Amino acid sequence: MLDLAFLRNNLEAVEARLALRGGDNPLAGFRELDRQRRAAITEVERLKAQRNAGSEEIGRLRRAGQDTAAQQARLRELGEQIKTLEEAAKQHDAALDEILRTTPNVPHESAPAGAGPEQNVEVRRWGKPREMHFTPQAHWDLGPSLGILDFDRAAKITGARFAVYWDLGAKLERALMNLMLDVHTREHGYTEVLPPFLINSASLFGTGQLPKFAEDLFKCEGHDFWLAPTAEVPVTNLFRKETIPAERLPIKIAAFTPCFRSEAGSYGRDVRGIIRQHQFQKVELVKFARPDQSYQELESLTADAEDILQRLDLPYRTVVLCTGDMGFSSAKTYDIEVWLPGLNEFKEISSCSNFEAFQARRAEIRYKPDARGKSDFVHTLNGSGLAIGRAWVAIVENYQQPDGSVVVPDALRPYLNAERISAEGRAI
RNA sequence: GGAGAGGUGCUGGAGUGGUCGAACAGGGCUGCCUGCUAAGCAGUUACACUGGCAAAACCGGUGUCGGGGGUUCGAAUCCCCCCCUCUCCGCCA
Repeated sequence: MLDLAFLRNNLEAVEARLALRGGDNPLAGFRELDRQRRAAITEVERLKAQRNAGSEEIGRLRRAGQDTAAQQARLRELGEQIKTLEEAAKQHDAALDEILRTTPNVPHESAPAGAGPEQNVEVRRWGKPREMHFTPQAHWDLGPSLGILDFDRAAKITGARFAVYWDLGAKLERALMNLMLDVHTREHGYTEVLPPFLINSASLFGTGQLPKFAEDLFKCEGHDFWLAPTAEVPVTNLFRKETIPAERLPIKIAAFTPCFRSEAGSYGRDVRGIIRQHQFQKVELVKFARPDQSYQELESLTADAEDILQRLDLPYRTVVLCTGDMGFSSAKTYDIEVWLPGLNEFKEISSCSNFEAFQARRAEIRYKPDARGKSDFVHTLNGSGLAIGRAWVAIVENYQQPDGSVVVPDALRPYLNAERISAEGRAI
């Protein structure tokens, strides 16, 4: 959410930057609505002030033992008037609120202008895709043939876009989770958190998934509970409606959670394999930072995520998203894309964003710069560190051998207790 | 799921219809005092919206005592619905 006063004073500049995201101008009706709303508020408050003064007067007269029937009748009428005007004021208020709640964040000046993914800019590349003197298999062939990935039974027990992991497949998922959490908590200074996986509407509003993107989520019937689409939601909302002492910043949290997404509107995309599932696991990194430090925190957050790929010796590139490809709440986003030989392309495995005060304003997360100063909104950031399912794919595809076996990367061997997954799916 | 108790400001804790944004205590901040610390003294101490202004300071108004509705000239106080915490029972891992 953008700041109302800031919007009022910088409307044209904000509109110009939002235009870089593409689509219609979300602030088209702002100026007029704002004017109407303020006029309505002024009038209602004027009448309420009158009523309050009148009520006080009645209190005084009563105590003096005087009759107040006439005053009461007059104020009753005033009350009717207030009620009517208040209805109108509420409508203006709701209309303006609707604009505020559905207007995306303003892109940071360092985010490249562009209409879509083609205009994202590669900022660095790490590692070289292995030379394979055979035709690499995609994980959706290799996984089932190793007996570690099972789509048929997942379809039976649940439906499309779900998977069952067997034996070393399940263990590989768990090994990745442990490696990521260990590295981030022991070496990168993050605090581990295990949050609820069901979250309420207020939390989803705080991070920006609601009200606009309800169709991407799963809702629990009969409850104000939703399946978390990412740990970003519960973890960022940990500090909702709180004021954090400045000396505690930056707060850095790593959280493992499953993530649930309806993937509405992505029917044709990534239909094979486990690239795009309704449920996947992720280790998420979340930061709360002072505004003047948030962009350097974004750089280190991205580096922390990249470090996992380096330890797994998986080639990747990092791109900065252009204004037309960024998410609703983000001011600047880096995507990390891992090389997948089976698909023969780089595929997003992490998305690291600085939301500046956009989420903090929605979720009312403040900090106090010092004991005397006024509190201000923190900046929130988050990034996948990493998406575990896609890391699983990257390992199986990048480390596959001509004989159909998969070599286990050094960093995972202590976790998996194996050096290789044989073509028959056994630990060696 | 059933029964009961409770949710007030940074904290503890008063307050059952009238000048309550809220007594009192503690904490914080500012100043005085003090060689320093402690003690003491005085003042101050929420947030949002809104008007005066283009803005800041400042002054005023409106709203906020878990959330939402209602009664009333007037609600922290009365009524209704919901949420949360605690205790007991049931159920369950």
